Amino acid sequence: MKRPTISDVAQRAGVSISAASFALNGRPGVSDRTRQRVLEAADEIGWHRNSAARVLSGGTTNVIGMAIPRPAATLGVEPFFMELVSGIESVLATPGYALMMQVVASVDAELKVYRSWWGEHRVDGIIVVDLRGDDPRVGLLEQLGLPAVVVGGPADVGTLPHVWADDAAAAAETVGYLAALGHRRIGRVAGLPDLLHTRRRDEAFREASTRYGIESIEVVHTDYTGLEGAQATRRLLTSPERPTAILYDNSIMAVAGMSVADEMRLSVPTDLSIVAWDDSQLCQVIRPAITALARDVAAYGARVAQLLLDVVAKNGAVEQRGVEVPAPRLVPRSSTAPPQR
Amino acid sequence: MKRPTISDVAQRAGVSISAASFALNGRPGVSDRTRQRVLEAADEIGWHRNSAARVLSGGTTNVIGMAIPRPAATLGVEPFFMELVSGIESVLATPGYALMMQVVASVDAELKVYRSWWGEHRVDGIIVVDLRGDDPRVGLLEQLGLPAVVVGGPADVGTLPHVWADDAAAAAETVGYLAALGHRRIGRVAGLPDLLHTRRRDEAFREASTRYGIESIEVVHTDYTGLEGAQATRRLLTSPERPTAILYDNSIMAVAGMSVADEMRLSVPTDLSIVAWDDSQLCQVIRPAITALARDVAAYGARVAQLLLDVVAKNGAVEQRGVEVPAPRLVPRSSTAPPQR
DNA sequence: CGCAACAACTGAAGCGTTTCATCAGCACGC
DNA sequence: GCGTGCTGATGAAACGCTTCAGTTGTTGCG
Repeated sequence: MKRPTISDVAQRAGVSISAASFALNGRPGVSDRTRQRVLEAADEIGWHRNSAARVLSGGTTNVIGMAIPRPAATLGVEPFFMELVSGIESVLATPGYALMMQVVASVDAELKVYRSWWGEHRVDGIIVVDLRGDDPRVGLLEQLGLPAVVVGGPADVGTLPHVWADDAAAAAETVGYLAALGHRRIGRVAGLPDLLHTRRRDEAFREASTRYGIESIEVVHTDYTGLEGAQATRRLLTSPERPTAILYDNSIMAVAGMSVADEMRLSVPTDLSIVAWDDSQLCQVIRPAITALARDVAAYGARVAQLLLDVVAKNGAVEQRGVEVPAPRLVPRSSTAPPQR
Repeated sequence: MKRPTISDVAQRAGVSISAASFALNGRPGVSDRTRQRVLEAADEIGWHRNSAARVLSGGTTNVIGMAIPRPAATLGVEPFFMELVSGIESVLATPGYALMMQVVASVDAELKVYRSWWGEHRVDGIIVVDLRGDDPRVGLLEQLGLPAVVVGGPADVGTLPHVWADDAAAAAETVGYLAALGHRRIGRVAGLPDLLHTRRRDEAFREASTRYGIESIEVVHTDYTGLEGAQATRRLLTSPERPTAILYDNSIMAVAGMSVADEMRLSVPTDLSIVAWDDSQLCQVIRPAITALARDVAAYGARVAQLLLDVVAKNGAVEQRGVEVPAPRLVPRSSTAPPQR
């Protein structure tokens, strides 16, 4: 099938190409009657604007890019990404933007992707996830002048707009709650240690622990998989100063930890309290239900997309560089209780 | 920053634009020395082909589209999509293809997306998921002549290439196994009833049940969420002819079902055996570990992407219209056992 | 030596849009 | 009657690339 072009539309409506273009783009310069005729003609022959031609003549691509610097295999593990994506999509869909995703093997590969997206004029803006310490992506994006929004922050994002939540407050709330229950030794099964948000949570937990008089908080880093979550739990539970509560950086590891406790004949929550960062259906559905730090990930994604669209529309001249979304809030369930004496 | 164009490259290398184009595209017509000079020049000034211009002059977009006709909220629930996507990406990355995803609210919306992708020249090919009965997408894609590969089949895919697994064999294996353990009443907590693969599994289970002398197989359909999985389980377990084994269409529902059994003081696997379709870390990590139908979803996705690239390259003249990947195989774990008398 | 064949390279058209300069027609005021 | 300003419309350039028809310059061959 041959695709109709704007000149087909113009011909059918009996006007010039430029008149048709004006009409189709809702710009002034044509009478209402003509506009009507053009729109009808376009509709009748099923015309769609050729996006390549539009881009070539200086328009926008209506595509947002998102590179994901995680091993593809670990993506499926946690619902976070998919929920984020679905939130992003929900905002992008209305103005007709599409999301281009690319899984990359490393941050270096991601830099290449950004360069080529920029050079090839492929995207109008970029969503950056999984920020690391001294992340070279920030500098590159600033240098290229590619509109971008960082999922995370507020520190280490350079001059890039970003959307962040107060993880420290959530960490403090959690530690405070456990301290109030009587816990004095806490373990933490964290995610990838080079991710900035992991580090930030590490710090926040440590700080909150001293504040609330926690004796020890031991941190073990993992790759977010259930397997490593189980290993980390075993390590924590076999240490001489066994913790009475463990915090996990996602729900699958929390479940794995619960199974390890079971193996070791420790019952949850009597012998061991468990808290998961990021709530999920899993936490709600399992028995005992897992106390979790819940946040609306889809809304988070939606806010990111909105901010990016703003940045793209105003060409970077956006008033609000850092947008804060509500901090995760603690949802106590049956996996936490006062420790057994 | 101004993006360099091919004429900058040509100028720097001291050749004409067309010579530069030939050199950059690896086509014959320039000497090796010239080619070398051009490539170096391009590299030095950081040239990237403007994809819009390339597309406009008849090239390919190097983009694959995938519309997902599920409510955005249910996407995060199961790792299937993300694993599929990561498999697809792994193949697409090498030849420099990107994946454009769009979550759509309905099949109708998806048809619109296809029309506009086609009209706007946005994608080279399309991956179709979640096929339904009498799916209008098949007809539209055939009509538009857009290269497409269906995830599913082998029935009801029209003339479209497709990648499928023998779900019926997997269903039979599962029922055979349960029958051999001594189960005579089986429940099935299925996914969305209008999805073709749900129907196919329904049929396959029913057929295998008669073959293996199962007395009854009761099916309840859900939306794949843990909540509905729990409700369905309650319904099955309170029926007068209570099943001694339940098959779930994903792992989160299997976990939810296990919790419901716990609520009702039924122990797994003594009083109730549980099997999940599609293995996941969750099934392995939870206690008791859940018997599952495992398949390599990433490899499935990779095969889909490969086939689509073939179709795109050969413009539909591909030799193998239907590609079969290995059927899911049953991985027995601790959630299945002979039923208590 | 003259011509064909060929390799290496160039010029220009064309892809479908947007946009800017221009223009016809018309009403208005002096 | 004529300049001015406005509305509605047109023509053509420009975007960056690919490709095809030509144009050189060189080699081979009878």
